[in-house]
Amino acid sequence: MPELPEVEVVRRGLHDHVVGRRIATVTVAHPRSIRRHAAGAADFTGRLAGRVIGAAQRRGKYLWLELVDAPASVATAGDDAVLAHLGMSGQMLVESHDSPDEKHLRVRVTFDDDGPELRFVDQRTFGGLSAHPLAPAAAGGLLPEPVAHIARDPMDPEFTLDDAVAGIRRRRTGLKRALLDQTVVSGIGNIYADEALWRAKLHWARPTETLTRAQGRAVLTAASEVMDAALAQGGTSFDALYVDVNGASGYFDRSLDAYGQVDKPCRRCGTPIRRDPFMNRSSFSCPRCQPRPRNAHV
DNA sequence: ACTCCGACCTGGTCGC
DNA sequence: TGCGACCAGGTCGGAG
Repeated sequence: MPELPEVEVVRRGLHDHVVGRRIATVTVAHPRSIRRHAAGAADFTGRLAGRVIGAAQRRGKYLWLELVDAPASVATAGDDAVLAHLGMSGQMLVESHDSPDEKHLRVRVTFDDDGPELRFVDQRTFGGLSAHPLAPAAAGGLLPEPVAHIARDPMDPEFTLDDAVAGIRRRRTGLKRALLDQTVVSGIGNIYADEALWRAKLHWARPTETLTRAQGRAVLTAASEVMDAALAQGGTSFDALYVDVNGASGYFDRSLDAYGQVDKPCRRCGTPIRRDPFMNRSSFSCPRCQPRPRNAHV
């Protein structure tokens, strides 16, 4: 499942393979994949055709391609961008036009240089593409409108740990809920939340109102470190023409300490990792290293 | 204003 | 064997 490191791998692939190229045609094979483009498929394809991809940007799990008039032009306020969210199963593939269509091909973008095309493939259609004008954000930067409410992520050079800790401690909920709230800190999903909590020895239901500043720093630092490690591994397994979120999947087999490790011994203390139901999903934790607080939330 | 929860979606797996 | 239940989970909109 793509979280921040996987999306960054995709962003880098797009930077390498589509930035600077002029779009020729766009084909929407499944309308659900552009459902967030309110003006519909014809408007979406019309906004892209003929434009040049200026830069590949990312905030948290959202990524977008700026559209400009000519190669090497810099996008300014009012220029459109193609916004993408990979959802659960979205992939961006850069492939030769004669390679067979994927079963779940949703959107195809061709270029006027006859080079490889860009395909958005998404089995479960939780993800999608849309086009929006770029607008200056209050805190700086040029963002597509739907990204305006998303907080900076830990890989952002302007991310500040203490502000993020204050944001978490301001919430009145369980710690993991706060970590998953993309308006407080972005980029963290179920996998890296569980890994960060395990590293910081904190329980997922810990009430944020009793979290100390030091504990807040510890869990966010852990999240940042585990995502850095995943990116370092995910960025290596990638051939020239294939931009694929699955490139990062090898990380999960070797390096996860908590997520998905139910009944396996904790690598610190040997106690079997437990799985708890959490928000219609799962939380994995070590019952000894991460004891449930008496005043657990939810 | 803040918090919570259901719906969305498909393919693989498991139990009867 | 067949079939239904369940699981994976990020985001949004509406309810409280």
